[in-house]
Amino acid sequence: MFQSRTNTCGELRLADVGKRVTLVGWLDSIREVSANLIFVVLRDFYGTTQIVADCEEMIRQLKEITRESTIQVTGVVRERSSRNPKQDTGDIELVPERVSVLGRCRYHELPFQVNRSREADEAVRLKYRFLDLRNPEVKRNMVLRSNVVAALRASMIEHGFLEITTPILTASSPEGARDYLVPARNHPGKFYALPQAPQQFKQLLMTAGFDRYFQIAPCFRDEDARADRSPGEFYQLDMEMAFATQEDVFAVIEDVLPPVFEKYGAYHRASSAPFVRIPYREAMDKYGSDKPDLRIDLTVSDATDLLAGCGFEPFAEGNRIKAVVVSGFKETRKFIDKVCADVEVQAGSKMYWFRMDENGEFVGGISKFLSDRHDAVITALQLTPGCFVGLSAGTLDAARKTAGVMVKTLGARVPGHMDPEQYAFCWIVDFPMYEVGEESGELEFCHNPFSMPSGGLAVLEAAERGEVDPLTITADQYDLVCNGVELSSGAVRNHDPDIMVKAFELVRLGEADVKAKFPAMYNAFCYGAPPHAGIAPGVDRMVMLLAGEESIREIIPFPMNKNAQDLMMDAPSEVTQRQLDELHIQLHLPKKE
RNA sequence: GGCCGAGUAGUUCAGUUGGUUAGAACGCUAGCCUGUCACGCUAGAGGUCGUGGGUUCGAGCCCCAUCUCGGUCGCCA
Repeated sequence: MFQSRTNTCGELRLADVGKRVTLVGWLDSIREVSANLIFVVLRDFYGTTQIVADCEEMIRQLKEITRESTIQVTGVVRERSSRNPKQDTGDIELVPERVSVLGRCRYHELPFQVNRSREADEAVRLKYRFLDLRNPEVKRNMVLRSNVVAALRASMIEHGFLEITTPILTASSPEGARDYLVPARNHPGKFYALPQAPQQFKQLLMTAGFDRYFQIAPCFRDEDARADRSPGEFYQLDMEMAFATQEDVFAVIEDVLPPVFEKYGAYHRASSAPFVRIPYREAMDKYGSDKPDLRIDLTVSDATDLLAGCGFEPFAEGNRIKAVVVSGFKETRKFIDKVCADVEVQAGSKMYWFRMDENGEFVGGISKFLSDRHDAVITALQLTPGCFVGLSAGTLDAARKTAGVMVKTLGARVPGHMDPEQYAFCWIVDFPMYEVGEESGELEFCHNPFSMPSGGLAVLEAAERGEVDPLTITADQYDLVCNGVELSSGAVRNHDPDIMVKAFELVRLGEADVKAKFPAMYNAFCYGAPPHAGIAPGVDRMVMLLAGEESIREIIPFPMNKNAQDLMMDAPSEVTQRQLDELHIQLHLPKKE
């Protein structure tokens, strides 16, 4: 019954006219032009081909087939009497001799129209993802993803990296996000954990003598989702280099990523090596963010001394005030209100504003509070007529964060302050090693304890003696940022057990804690470890940037929803009592109200 | 867990101060149409207005509760 196709639906051209061919695919649509003439569009992975029927029997057969059924059509290719330049196969059509249904679609009405599935409710799309993916626009992102991963892999191999897979079932890690746990049947009461990243394994590979490692690595973290963060699982281009410095890692990434971004991205322009390096503290002051969007020319100024005590209540003593100046501002009051509302939602605190009109007067917003310092404000913020000034106030963190959101929002919406069609990379460097914990009030690791403190053992010992403020110690740790999106964190690792212990001692921990938390790594490092460094850019976020999508779910073949459910597979789901018994698990469920 | 937004036909949406039989487009069904390609024309079917309660002579609309989805904050070494 079923015979192999001779061609795909995207393949036939004028040169094929006269050939007898067999095509297979999905019945995309039927156009009934008259009782004696109908056109059927056949769609497969590769494209679409028009089938024309002008005899009674064939029309009857085709009209009986429901949309989205799979069919096989054998017939002769002929030139169309009216061509369609918008279609790759628009010069030809297939005159069918035999049609058979391979897989009948049982429904006349689908959950959504396949060619318009992106407009449908997302929960419905995810439940019927197999239909959603038939939409060429949706499918295209999966093809892009495959191409990008293949290009990254090829480039890494070309750079001398060895792809090595690491365990999925491993040990729970005491640091970082929540783990996904897997009960161990043969070890009652014990659990495997899915890796949050192959961090420790890749460092062990370095210790084992592998010089350059990489992996398109699945990572699992039980944390809540965001538009750009899939819950549960995601992929990283994980890499690590032995006997390497920060600059060695930068050089590889600066060589690998731009060509891929230029070839596969929606914008065919990417930063070239070397990417701009911005110290963390400078980024926070200048852009209000540790992931600045360098396509935007706006920056943040501190206006605390300038505006404190002006009488506007949020600018009261003790609050920090940040300002973002936008020149050439011609937008309406409605526009400003919308920006303020959107900034407040994203930043969690309010945005204030005023403008300088063409006569040099301050108007709108909080301008009436500024009359006593008109000239000083102009001088300090370097205002010119037509400037808009966005303001934020609060704790340093809150004011800075709000200002950062203002930069991105105003930059994206006010014409002339952003050159959007490019990929602007930068490195954020010199992250602080320690911070004072908000809850504990005591010194804590700022990021992860694997990173090498800049200055090594000496600086830690100086801090211990009180000669150096531990808050000024930075780590050889870096973030890769592109267009305001954090693509990756990386670091020169701390490969010296003495420095590890000392780093822990500063936060009131010690050798026993290092050994308890990272037994394999600590042990391995005692047998001669190379200095090493690495990074792990997020594959999903890179593809998202390249595809120009706003939602991470658009570039994942089978995404979970915001609540980490797979609506198509119905996961997570209950299991049988027998399964629980085998695993020695007793449920203790919260009471339902 | 907090905050914001959404939930009306298979789908996307409209629905005025609370007032007759809840509309449109696409899709679906039937008919017409010999070159369509977002085909066109005519007709038809299709609704627990997320759910429950309340206010009212009367609720898609107002109030309360609740569920679901999305965004965001917390969280994400």
